[in-house]
Amino acid sequence: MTSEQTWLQQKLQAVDRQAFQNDLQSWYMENHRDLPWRQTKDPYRVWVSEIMLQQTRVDTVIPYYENFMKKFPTMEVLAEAPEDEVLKAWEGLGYYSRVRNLQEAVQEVVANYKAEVPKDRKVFRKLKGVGPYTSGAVISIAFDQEEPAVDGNVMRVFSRICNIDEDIGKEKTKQLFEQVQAQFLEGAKPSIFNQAIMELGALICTPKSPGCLLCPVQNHCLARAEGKEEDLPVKSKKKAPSKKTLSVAVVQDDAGRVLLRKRPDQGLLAGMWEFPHVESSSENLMNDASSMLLKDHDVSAEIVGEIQYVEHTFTHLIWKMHVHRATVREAPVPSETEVWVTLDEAALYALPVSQQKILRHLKGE
DNA sequence: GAACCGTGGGC
DNA sequence: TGCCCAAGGTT
Repeated sequence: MTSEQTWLQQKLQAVDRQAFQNDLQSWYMENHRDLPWRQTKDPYRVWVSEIMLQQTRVDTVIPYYENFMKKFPTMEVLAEAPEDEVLKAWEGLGYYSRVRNLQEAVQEVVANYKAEVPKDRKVFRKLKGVGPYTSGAVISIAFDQEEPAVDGNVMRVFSRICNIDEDIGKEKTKQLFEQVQAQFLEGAKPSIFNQAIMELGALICTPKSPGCLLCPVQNHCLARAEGKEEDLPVKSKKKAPSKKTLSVAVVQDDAGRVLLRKRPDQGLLAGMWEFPHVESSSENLMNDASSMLLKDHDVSAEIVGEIQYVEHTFTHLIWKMHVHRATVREAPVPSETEVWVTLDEAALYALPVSQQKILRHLKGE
């Protein structure tokens, strides 16, 4: 046995896992929220909910989930749907590759697995967008298999219960917590237990000001016993986002229509629509917008001036957008990645929030 | 392993 | 205001 395993065994021996299971699962049965995706064990629905919930709050997800399941009630429907329609249903949720990966994965399930979600975790794990957490979550929740599913909640709860101060930002630490959760799962009801840990993390064992006095497992918590619950989990700080100055062009033709373009299908905001823009130094905004329009869109436009300044912050990036109005007499014939649309029609395209800010400003003028 | 990939809420 | 945070995955 390695020293690391010995260390882990000592941590685990300090907690009565049997009693922990009973207390946690009983609490969950009495107190869990009645969320839309908990009204079913349909693995497709559980899958969709898990993808939506990645790095996203429950309250944000609920309306998206309801709408998405109405539009794409089965894997067959989602597999056949146009990608633009799928992206539109995700508009505003962020991390858009999630839904493009989901559709691709569903298409594979329909084509190669008789439209049935694989019950083998390792098989399911191979699908696009299905990682270590999502594979364990769907398999344990929908099929009631004893599989760990380590997310932020699980690491927070178990770091406190077992008094573990490893940095939860490290990959190695996530694997450590998979072992911890696997130990706690033995003899449990996997679907109930895994959801209960996450529910506890969401409602009681919160990042700040945890509600220890209401906690059903407070008597099992090593961090609580030492008054260290506020100091765990340990998480290293993220680096500050970098900044980009963008020159944006709202080009309007004589008919009042504006030019939108589709972003490439890789990278930031992949497949979403936007007003044409180019990275620019703050001194050459007008010139840079003008030459971008000519080079990328064959548009010879007169830039009138700046009509709006917007900042938009992503996780790792800040866009400082200088928005200019430009006019053309006659719009050129658009390519596949370009459209000329009225401001009302623009709302039918999947636009990231940064572009919605611009559109709203234009409509308000 | 570290960087990339969105957004909105809470303090 | 600025920062942290939220049921992660891919490259």
